[in-house]
Amino acid sequence: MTTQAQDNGFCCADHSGAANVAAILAAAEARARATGARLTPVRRRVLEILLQAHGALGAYDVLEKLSAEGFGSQPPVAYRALNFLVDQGLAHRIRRLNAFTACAHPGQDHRAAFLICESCDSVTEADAGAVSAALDQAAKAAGFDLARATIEAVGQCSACREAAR
Amino acid sequence: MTTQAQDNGFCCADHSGAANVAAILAAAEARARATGARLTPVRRRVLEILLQAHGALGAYDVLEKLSAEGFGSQPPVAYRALNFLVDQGLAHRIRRLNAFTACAHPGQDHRAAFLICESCDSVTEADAGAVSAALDQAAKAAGFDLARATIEAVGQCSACREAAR
DNA sequence: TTATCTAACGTTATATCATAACAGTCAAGG
DNA sequence: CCTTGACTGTTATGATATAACGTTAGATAA
Repeated sequence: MTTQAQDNGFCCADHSGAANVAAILAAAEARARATGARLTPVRRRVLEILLQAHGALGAYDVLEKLSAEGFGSQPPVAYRALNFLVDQGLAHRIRRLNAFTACAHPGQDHRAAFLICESCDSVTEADAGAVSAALDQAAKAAGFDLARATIEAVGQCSACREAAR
Repeated sequence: MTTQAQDNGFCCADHSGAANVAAILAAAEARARATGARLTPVRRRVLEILLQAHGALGAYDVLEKLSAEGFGSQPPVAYRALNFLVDQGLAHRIRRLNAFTACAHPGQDHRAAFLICESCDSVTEADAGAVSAALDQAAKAAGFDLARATIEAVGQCSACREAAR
């Protein structure tokens, strides 16, 4: 199984368009320098791959591309770069899909929720402000000290719903 | 790795105590009969195993127990029973842990959030009413037709926080 | 400059999680 | 009785993820 959505010229959900890629990469590099993190060639390329992808990519999807470009060909190469990006807040892991996606709002300290379309496999990062607040509240009520959360919704995006009518 | 929390006589979080197991099983059976679903021996036993476990169990943890008791010894045996229970609303899948847990409130049409303790591996099912409402709202704002959602929080439960002080 | 140190890379090997496909079993209904 | 369909169990394989270790390359100190 590949997790990559079809690049058929039609794009369901709003995502980081190619036009933004360069800007986000530059911002990522600036941010990395500032924090002492090293955005190495593999890591940079993985971020680029995620930014250019429609939908989320599995680690092995990423690995395949890396391998074809002369980077290492074994799973740890992809997983290490992906985990680095997640740690840096430059990417998110979508557990429901066993996949990764570039962060749409890097640099901002935000909690995200993901809207996963079952029709076109697109993954949209939604603002989870209110959801997060409610979850904080629920955790507090249970006496639970919340560190971080995964919020993933599955359904159909607006474009696909329109198309289905 | 095993996903089962230690059964050390100390239990961090409130969970389905042994006293409730019989009652929940009976309710599950009644419900199954009502809907035409068949709570067969394997399925019933898997539910029982989940109910008695502290924390969530991986499919292979469950399989090991089944196998030791004379049921089938191959992965599909566990996965089929677990998926049945999830479909029936008798169990939940915790994606973050690649594990399953018995539903604390079977029969009620509820949306659940899970509070996962990193110290003791306990998994508590919290009421996700408000969280769910906020998520519905966020989805609506994005024009997304929400079918179902995964809400999983990671942190430290109250008992472990107390113990750590 | 050169020696040294460390983070990152790439590899081999293996662990862990999950499902496809098919054969045998058994209870319910014709 | 016989068919039917749901369930169980099996073999086999696929998909996801990490441990461990040697090598490389960039930074730092001498």
